[in-house]
Amino acid sequence: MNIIDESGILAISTRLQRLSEQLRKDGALFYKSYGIDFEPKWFPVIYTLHYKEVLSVVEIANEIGYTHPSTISLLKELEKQKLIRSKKDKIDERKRLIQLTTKGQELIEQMKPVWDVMKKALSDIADNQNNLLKAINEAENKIMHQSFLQRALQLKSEGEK
Amino acid sequence: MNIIDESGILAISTRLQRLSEQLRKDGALFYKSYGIDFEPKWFPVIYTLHYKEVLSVVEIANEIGYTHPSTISLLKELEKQKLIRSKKDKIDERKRLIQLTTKGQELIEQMKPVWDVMKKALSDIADNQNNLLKAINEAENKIMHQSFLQRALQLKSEGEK
DNA sequence: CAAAACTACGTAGTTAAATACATAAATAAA
DNA sequence: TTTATTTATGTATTTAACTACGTAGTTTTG
Repeated sequence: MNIIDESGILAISTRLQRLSEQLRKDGALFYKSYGIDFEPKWFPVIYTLHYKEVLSVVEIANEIGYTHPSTISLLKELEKQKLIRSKKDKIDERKRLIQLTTKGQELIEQMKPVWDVMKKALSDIADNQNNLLKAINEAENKIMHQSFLQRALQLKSEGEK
Repeated sequence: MNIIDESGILAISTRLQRLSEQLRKDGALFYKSYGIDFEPKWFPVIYTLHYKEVLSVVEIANEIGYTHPSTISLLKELEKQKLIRSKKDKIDERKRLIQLTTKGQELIEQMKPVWDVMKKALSDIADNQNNLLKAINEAENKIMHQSFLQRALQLKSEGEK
C-alpha cells in the first residue's frame, strides 16, 4: 500500500480518477475483443440517444453531464463514424437535432450482449460490502444538496466561532 | 434523473470521472478561500514527500499512480513554486532525488488545518449506507486480483461454451 | 416593436493526463 | 570486458476534457 492510498479521504479525487481510467481502458479493449469499433467515451451519447431518440446538442450535453463544446467534439466523431446524423430544428433555427442513424441503431443491437457481459463483470467488481455505484449515487445526492465547497466553508466558519 | 444516471453500472467510469472533477474543483476553491496558492493536483506529490522525504522521479510516479512523464511535469510546476528541490543521486547518476524545500514544509504545516476541514467535509459526503472510500478500496482490490478486462473475457468465454 | 437579455451552437486556445520515443547510466551475460 | 538488457529520466506528440469568447436566433421587456 502506498502513501496516497493510505492518505484516505483526502486523495479521493485522485483515486476516483484512476479507477475511472482503468475501467475505461479495459472497456475499450473488451469492445475490440468482439471486433467492435466503439470507444467507451461514446457510450453516454449513444446510450442517451437510444432512449431519447431526438435531442439538441445542449440537451445531450446536459444529459451526459459534459459541457457543450466537449459534446460537440464527441458528436463530430460520431458523425464521422456515421452513427448519428443531425438536422436543423424547423421551429427553432438555432437548434441542431441529433439522432441515431440506422447504422447506429444496428451497432447498439450488436453491443447489447456485450453490455450484458460488461454489466456482470462490473457488478462483480463494484458490489462488495460497500456497493460502489450506490456509494456514488449517495455521494452525488449529498453534493447536489450541498456541494463539497459549501460544506467545507461552513465547517470553516463554524471553527472560527 | 437523466438517462446516464439511470443506465447504472455501464456508465460507472463516466460517473467516477465526473465526481472526481467536482471534488477537485471545489478543493481548489477551498484552498483559495484561505488565500493558499495550492492546486489539488499537487497534493499526491506533496503528501507523499511529506512522508517519504526523499524519492526519485519514478518512485514518486509509482507512489502517486501516474506515469513518469506526467509526474515530471508536476515536479516542474512544484519546482517553479519552490516547494520542492532536486539533486542528483551520487550513487546512481541517472536518478534525480526530490525533496520538499523549507517553503514546501511550511506550506504543509499551513495546509494541515485546511486538510482537517476538508477531511470532515469529504467524510460527510462519502460516508453513507455505502462508504465511497471503502467501496473504492474494495473495487481496487478486486481489480488488482483480476482486472475488469480479464473478468469480462472470462464471462464471454463461459457464455460461448 | 425596438432594445436588451437570454439561449444554442460553434471555434480557439488551454490543461492535465497519456503514449511513444530517445538517451544515458547501471547491471547482467557471453 | 565488451555486448546486451534493463532502468531512470526526459521530450514530443496526442487526447479528452475544460474555459473563454463570438455569433446568430429567440424571448422578454420598456
